[in-house]
Amino acid sequence: MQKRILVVDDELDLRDILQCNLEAAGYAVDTAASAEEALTLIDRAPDLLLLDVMMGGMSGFALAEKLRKEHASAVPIIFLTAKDTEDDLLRGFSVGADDYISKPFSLQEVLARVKAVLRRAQQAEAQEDKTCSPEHLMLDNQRKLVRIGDDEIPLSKKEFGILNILVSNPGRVFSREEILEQVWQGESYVLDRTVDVHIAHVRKKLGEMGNHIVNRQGHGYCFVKS
Amino acid sequence: MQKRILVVDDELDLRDILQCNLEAAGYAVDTAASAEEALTLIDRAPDLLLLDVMMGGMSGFALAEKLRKEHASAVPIIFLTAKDTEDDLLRGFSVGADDYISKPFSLQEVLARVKAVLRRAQQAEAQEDKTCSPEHLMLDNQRKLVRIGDDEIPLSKKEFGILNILVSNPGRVFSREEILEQVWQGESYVLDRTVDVHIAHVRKKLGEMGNHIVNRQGHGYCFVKS
DNA sequence: CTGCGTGGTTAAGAATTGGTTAAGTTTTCG
DNA sequence: CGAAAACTTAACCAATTCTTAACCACGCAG
Repeated sequence: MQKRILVVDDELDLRDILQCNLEAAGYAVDTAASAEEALTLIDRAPDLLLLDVMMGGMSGFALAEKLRKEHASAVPIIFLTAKDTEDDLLRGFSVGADDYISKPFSLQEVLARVKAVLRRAQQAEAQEDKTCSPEHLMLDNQRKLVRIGDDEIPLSKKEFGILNILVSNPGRVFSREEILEQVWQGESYVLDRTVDVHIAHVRKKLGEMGNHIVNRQGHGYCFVKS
Repeated sequence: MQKRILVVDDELDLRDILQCNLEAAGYAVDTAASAEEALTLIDRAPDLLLLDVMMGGMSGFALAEKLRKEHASAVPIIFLTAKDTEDDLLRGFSVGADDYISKPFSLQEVLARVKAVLRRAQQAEAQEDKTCSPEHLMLDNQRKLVRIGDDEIPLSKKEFGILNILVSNPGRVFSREEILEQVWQGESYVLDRTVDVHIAHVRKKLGEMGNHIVNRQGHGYCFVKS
């Protein structure tokens, strides 16, 4: 599955360079010029943050702390910084950094560290059962199936992708466009009604639990716990 | 749960310093003066390796490769090294390093990085049940063969590698990409369909037991116990 | 009531995926 | 060196999954 990386830096050049190279390496990349802008992009559920420490407005450290505390997010973070004194490094790790790269850095090094952190994060994510929801509905990322009580229900790739983003953000409404973007990820153009068909399949497979996938007319689909 | 760290370095002073400080930080620490000695301590199932690159005898890189390939071990590794050229750094990550610290380093930094890597790896360590399976299917790492009851079935290198990761994580679905990454380990580019052919070979060699290797269309292969 | 937008459902054709065999290449080993 | 084993690729076919289009049902405004 393609990984999404959010690059936060106030230097345009650096953002562009990182974006180009990361995209060339097969990642989906969002960029933000400030911590504040980054916060508006957190909804896109990045799998990794590349975060500059020194920025106008909120610093990278402050953003990281905010995410960890207020958003209860465990998204892996790699700090990029010119400050390489030991104190800074320690502060970075203390807010839960996963790595810390000092400028100037080589792109190769960034790619290597990104890959290492994502690999580790994926294993961690895979292990924790992504349970959310009413009555023991668990999405098992390792086995690519849904458990409802004792039943194990295998899902196809698209079905799993759709249910995954819905169940991972219960209550949030996803438009068909958002679902296509996240699950189809740049595959050739597909009609948004296709999502409906897959939703129908998932609902049928989930049985009674299928009722928890709700359509909000004109907005999209969401998973409700109630 | 207390974590166990294996420190491998040929300098006695450094070993002692690291051991003291890591133990003071609450870790259990084993030390080895060479890669060869480290191999004899792998049985103690360390949660993390702190591994010097430049050592007499087998190098740290070589040890890491050996562990990944021959022991199919996913233990996190942090390299310690005076060599901080980019090539070395990339080679470190290519053998699956989780971090890379250049000498001279501060103890604080080491502790911080150790903590970060262990945090990521923590959940992943949980379910490492080796060689499980129905009816005495046992993988013999030493002889590169699989035992089913009294039968001993020799396997080729790739066949063994594939069966190893599948059987070591029963129920978990591995994509072809994951299998290539783990078994082929950075060898030149190979089509993922190659995995299919090896899967077919393994299934045939396993006979009835071959049915336990299951494909989940669109996801990958997994070993099922039932 | 009619027209319009939205969403559920179904079925069929298209596209993708996986099992298998075979042939060519590389490696291993006597 | 030469044979055997291991590995990789390609091709064919079957099965599953995906996509599209069509048909309905529902709610709502005119």
